[in-house]
Order: sequence, then C-alpha cells, then structure tokens
Amino acid sequence: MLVTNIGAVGRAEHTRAALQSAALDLCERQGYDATTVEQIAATAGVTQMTFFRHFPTKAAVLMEDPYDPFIGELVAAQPADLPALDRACGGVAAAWALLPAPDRDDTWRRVRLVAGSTTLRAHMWENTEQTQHVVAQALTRAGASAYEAQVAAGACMGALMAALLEWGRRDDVGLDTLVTGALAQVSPRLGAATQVAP
Amino acid sequence: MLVTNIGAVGRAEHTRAALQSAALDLCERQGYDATTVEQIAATAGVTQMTFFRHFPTKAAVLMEDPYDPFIGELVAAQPADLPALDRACGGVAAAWALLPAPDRDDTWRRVRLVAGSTTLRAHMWENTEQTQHVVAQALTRAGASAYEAQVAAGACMGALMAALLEWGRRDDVGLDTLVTGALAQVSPRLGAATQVAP
DNA sequence: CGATCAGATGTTAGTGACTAACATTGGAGC
DNA sequence: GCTCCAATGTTAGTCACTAACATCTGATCG
Repeated sequence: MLVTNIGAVGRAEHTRAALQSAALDLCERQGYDATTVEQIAATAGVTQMTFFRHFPTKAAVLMEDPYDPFIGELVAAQPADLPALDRACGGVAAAWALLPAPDRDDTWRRVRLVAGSTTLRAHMWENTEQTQHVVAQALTRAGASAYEAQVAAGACMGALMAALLEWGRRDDVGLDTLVTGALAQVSPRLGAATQVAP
Repeated sequence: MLVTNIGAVGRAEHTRAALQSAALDLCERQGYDATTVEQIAATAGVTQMTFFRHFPTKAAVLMEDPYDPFIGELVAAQPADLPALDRACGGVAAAWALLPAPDRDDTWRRVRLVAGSTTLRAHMWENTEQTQHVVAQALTRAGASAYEAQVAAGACMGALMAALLEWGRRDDVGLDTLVTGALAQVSPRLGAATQVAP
C-alpha cells in the first residue's frame, strides 16, 4: 500500500471550514452563549457529532491560531544579550508585524467576538497559555532560567492580550499600533525600532 | 418592620463553608474534573440546587478572592510620578506582602488545584480579569491613559499568574519570594526595596 | 468495472453542569 | 402558638460533550 486511501479528500476540510463560517456568522448575530452547537452544525449541513469530531469544544471553532511555532522562532531569534522580557516582547512584536494580511479579516471578527463574551475570553486564555509556553521555551533555549522565562512570557502575553481586546472593542486604531504600543510599554527598548528577526 | 426577620442566621454561611471545604477535599483527592457537583453537595449535606444557590458555577466554590479592593487601594497609593507599569507592580507586590497569614493555607491548597487543572486555570483567568480591571482603574485615577493602564495591568497580572502557578507546582519556595521576583523582573525599580503604601 | 478498505458522517444513549417554577421547612419575632 | 421569610428541596428541562455502533462515500486495486 503505497499512498493508501485518503478517503473523501477535501470533504473534511470543507466541513471544517463550513462549521467555522457558520459559527462566526451565527455568533455575530446572536451572541456566543445564545448560539448552540446544534445550530452551527445544522447551518453547516452536518450533525452535532460531526461538529465535535472537528472541534473538541464549542469555543474551539472560533479559536484557530496556528502561529505559535512562528512566534517561538522569532522569540528565539532575538539578540541573546537582552533580558528575557525584552526578547519576549521583541519576538512577539516581530511576529505580529509579519502576520499575513489575508488572515487578518477573520482574525478581526473573531477577536471582536472574544472581546465581547466573557465565556469566550476564558477559553482564549487557554490558548494564550500555550503561546506563553512556546515563548517561555524559546527564552529558555536562549539561556534564561525556567522561572524567569515563564514570568517574562506571562507579562508579555498579558500586555498582548490587553492590546488584542482593546482592538476588538474599538475600530479606529490599527492592530499594529496597539500591539506595538503595548509591547513597547513593557519593553521600552522597543520604542524606537522593533527588533525583527534577520 | 425595623430589623426584619433574618431567617436562619448563620445557616447559609455554614452551608457555604461546608461546600467549600467539601469541594477542596474532594478535588484534592479525585481531581477537579472527576468531582461532580452532586458529590460536593452530598458531602456537605445539601442538594445540587443549594450548591448553585451559593456558587454560580462549579469552579466558583474554589475561587474565593476578596482582595481586589485592597489591591486597588495599594496600587492607587503608589507614587504618582512612576510609570504605570511600575505603579501596578509596586501596588500588587505591596498587597501580596500584606496578605493575612491565616488565609494563606487555603490559598495554597486552591492555587495548587488550579495549577494542576486546565479547566480551573481557564476560570482563574476570569477572576484575574476582574483584578486586572481594578488595577487598571486605580492607575487611571492616578493619571494614566485608559489603554496604558490596561496594558500595564495586563502585564502585571501575567507576571503575577506565572508566579502563582509556579508556586502551585513546587513547594520549596515561598510565595513572597516568587511574587516579588516576578514583579521585580517586570518592574526593575522594585529590585531593591518594595514600595509599600504608608 | 466491481470489490474493498478507510475515513467521514449518522444514530442512539448517556453524563454532568446549569436553570426555572413551584413546594416545603425551620427559625426569629410577635 | 402564629406568622413570615429566608434557606432548602423537588422536578423537569436545556445544552455541552462522550462513547459504542452503524452507514455511507469515494479512491484504489485487481
């Protein structure tokens, strides 16, 4: 069996995308708590069970975020002579600055939803924890104590989340401005020129 | 009706304390997810319904935390000429240093539980959000822009949570050491002498 | 072209957190 | 003892999520 059966290629991805789209639409219209998984599944033309085969929780359908490895790389690439906190903020700032533009539309709709729902925000912190772990590991690799790295990553994430939530609340300021400003406040070294990886 | 009937005085408080105690015991033994509300209620000698009359969610029974106003005061009392981030960290450090000792035992057991359960950690962030809001408001009162205050409070909380979770994981270091160290890393000004309110 | 295998989906039944409406109890004051 | 009200109980329901088993669909191989 060389290249074995891949089943209905693309069908799963299609369902997955349909679920995400339906969830985004429904939650924007009715709010997250008032939207049931059954509604989302029905709108996407599948069953509740299929929903949970694609996403482990109701919240997960709105929380895709594949940038952790990317962020980790950019943090690790920061100059090794800086304090951990500055490396964390510099790496995260560099990552956000390089975010592919097409992703930003959906990101905006999702962040807006999250900013407006207590339930969703709680789940967001779970994701943030993973990102924080990635950042902390990148810092540790570059020679910081485990605890120092955790604290630096935590502070950096706290500032980043404040920026994201502020962005979701107001629509008159760009994400870059807010994120850059927040990280610069925590790591003043970033004030003049953001440290971008080579 | 001057001082109207207070009903069974003390009965409610007793039930509340019994629920908290039962929850702490059961969750330490079986884990948070494996412990049902029905078990907690039965152990405390009441019904599921009564549980939810005292605590809005299963997690809330482990999450009492009445120190927010206290923290807000100490943040507001920080020297007004410092940057927002330093005032936030200084105030929080002062608050933790002044925590009444008897509370610390229960606090430790709860933090240990929270550190070990993903589900509980997600709920913890909801509480943290409130503390963060209190800190941000205290900073704003002392003349910081709303956004600057949010970011400073967020970074401070991120570091504080890193310290708390580390404390829950290891038992060889004191809470004060970890919290002080974490806040000092974010606000180096705290390195020498912690700013305590008058 | 038809058999076959695997992955995607459906069905059913159940648990546990949480809510709402209504009934009951038990103690404090008259 | 009577009355009132807070605390608690009862019942019935919704929704997120899980597990075991059945079905369907389409790509590959003979």
